[in-house]
Amino acid sequence: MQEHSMLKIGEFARLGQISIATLHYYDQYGLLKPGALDPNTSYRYYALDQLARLHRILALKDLGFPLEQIAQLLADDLSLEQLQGMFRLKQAQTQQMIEIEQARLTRIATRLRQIEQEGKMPTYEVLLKQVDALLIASIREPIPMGDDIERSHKKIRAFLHEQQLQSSQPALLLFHSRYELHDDVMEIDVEAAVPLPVMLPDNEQVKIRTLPADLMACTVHTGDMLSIGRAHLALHRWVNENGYQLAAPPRQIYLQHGEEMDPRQYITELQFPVRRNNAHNN
Amino acid sequence: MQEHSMLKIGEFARLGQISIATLHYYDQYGLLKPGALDPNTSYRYYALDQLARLHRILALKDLGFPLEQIAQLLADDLSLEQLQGMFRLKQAQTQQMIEIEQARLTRIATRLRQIEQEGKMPTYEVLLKQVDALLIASIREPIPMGDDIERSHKKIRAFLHEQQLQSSQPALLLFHSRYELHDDVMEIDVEAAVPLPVMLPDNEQVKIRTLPADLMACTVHTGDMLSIGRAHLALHRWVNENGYQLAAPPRQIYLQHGEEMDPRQYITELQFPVRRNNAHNN
DNA sequence: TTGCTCCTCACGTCACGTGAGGTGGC
DNA sequence: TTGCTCCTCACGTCACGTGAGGTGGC
Repeated sequence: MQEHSMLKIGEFARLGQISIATLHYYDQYGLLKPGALDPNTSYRYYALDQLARLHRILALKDLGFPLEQIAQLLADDLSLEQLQGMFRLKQAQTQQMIEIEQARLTRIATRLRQIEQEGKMPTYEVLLKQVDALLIASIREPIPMGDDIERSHKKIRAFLHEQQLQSSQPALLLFHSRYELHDDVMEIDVEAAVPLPVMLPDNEQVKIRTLPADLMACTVHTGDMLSIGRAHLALHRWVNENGYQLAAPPRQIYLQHGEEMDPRQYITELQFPVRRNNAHNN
Repeated sequence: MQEHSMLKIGEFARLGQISIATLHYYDQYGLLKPGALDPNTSYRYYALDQLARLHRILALKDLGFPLEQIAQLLADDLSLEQLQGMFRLKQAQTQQMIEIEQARLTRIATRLRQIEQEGKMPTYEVLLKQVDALLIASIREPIPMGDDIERSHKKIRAFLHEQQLQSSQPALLLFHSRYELHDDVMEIDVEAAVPLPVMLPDNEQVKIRTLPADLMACTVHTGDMLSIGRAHLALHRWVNENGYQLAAPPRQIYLQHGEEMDPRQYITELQFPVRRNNAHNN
């Protein structure tokens, strides 16, 4: 270290365009120690040739590396493969982050359009979530419009009762079709289901099966079943606008229902199993 | 709040796919208070209809809003314009972040190519930085190849000496051209300069002017002047590969030079004033 | 002597995650 | 009684920024 080239921390900071606090931090972190320390005053002095190391640190920080990795990259004891590996990883992470942000941007745009159309925050919030596989007892049958869908659930509960079982999770409904005309009657192909805590044998009417784990676009509807169509519509629209498509039958989960309660307080969750739509490029 | 629909925090957390710690935090933050508290045990109980608010919080978080803004968005006391404003701002910020990340990705790719070619971290680190305007005393003249560039600096220092002034900042050189053939001699149009602390009157030979503030691609060269061409090349290449172009004469700053010292310890900073190249789309 | 630069703690940041140590309900 | 769930602190995170209170050099 040459005396004549030693700079005080403030001068060195100005040259490197960073704050004194940052140099303090790098000193403490061990990333960039001053070339000399005044033993009396504890003043830090930096040699001009330390500017190269500082620049390298700043450049790597600018590429998105955390200080810990920068320390490794400067340590000079890693192989070419390790060096390349760290950069390739960083490249992949950055690429992925960009994709995530772009999907976010699409969702923001969707939301903004909704706000402009409705004049307020949309009634239905749509969330993407990963749902676990679920063991269920179910009855699948076409049901004519206007018929009581609850009846199937009652049959399943009766079946469980025979087996001395009770479900602690809410019942659900799977829509295998929309309403369609069959023999002059509007019918819908639905599957009523109740989650099971343990495996059971099948029965002629009640089938035991596992619903697969899936990525779901979800929303919650509060109110009676007459108005739930709006929630379906909102979900459908969100799925389209955000570049997804339906991958399996939609589910309707009866979180809070009951014959004795006011239907306006019913709470129902809708889940649309979705996958990315490859045709979507936004 | 209906008794029958109250959930313990663990159940509610499972429904919403979040951690209990997060619910604790939202409670403390005031974002989502439990519907009921057991006065004895301090157990939190959540009503099922609070799931809608939780979903809204999670959806807004997913759009990138911080909790403080989510609280505002849920407060319901902001106008449609404010609501739209917040979303438009978030949209613009997200857009900008994507652009920044994409530029970062380009720099990472450049670096990776360099590592592959050189088999190690590149010798010259290139940094972008904003440089302030600088008042200088300068002499601009063509200089034949091989001639002493230092002579102009000496003239300027002599001039300053006459004015009872001294510069505390390092001298620099501006390249107005590359080497070109003039009257059978290879010449370069350079401007030698020394920063000034105060304004001075012009002199016939020494001009006083202000170098404009600029965005600079910079690197530091350690060693004698014979090898500084490599640093110029490295900078030139970086500028091209990252979608910039030269916007003004390159500068060479003599951070650590001196006749009495070993030229291998010379430290020189190169600065290329740059601007974005609009033709560049990566 | 007065500014200016520098020093060393210590605290704050943002949205939780992770124990530690203790209590309540079946 | 034994697990399980829940409680309230308290600390850690990442890379510094920002005082507070004090000292050194021209």
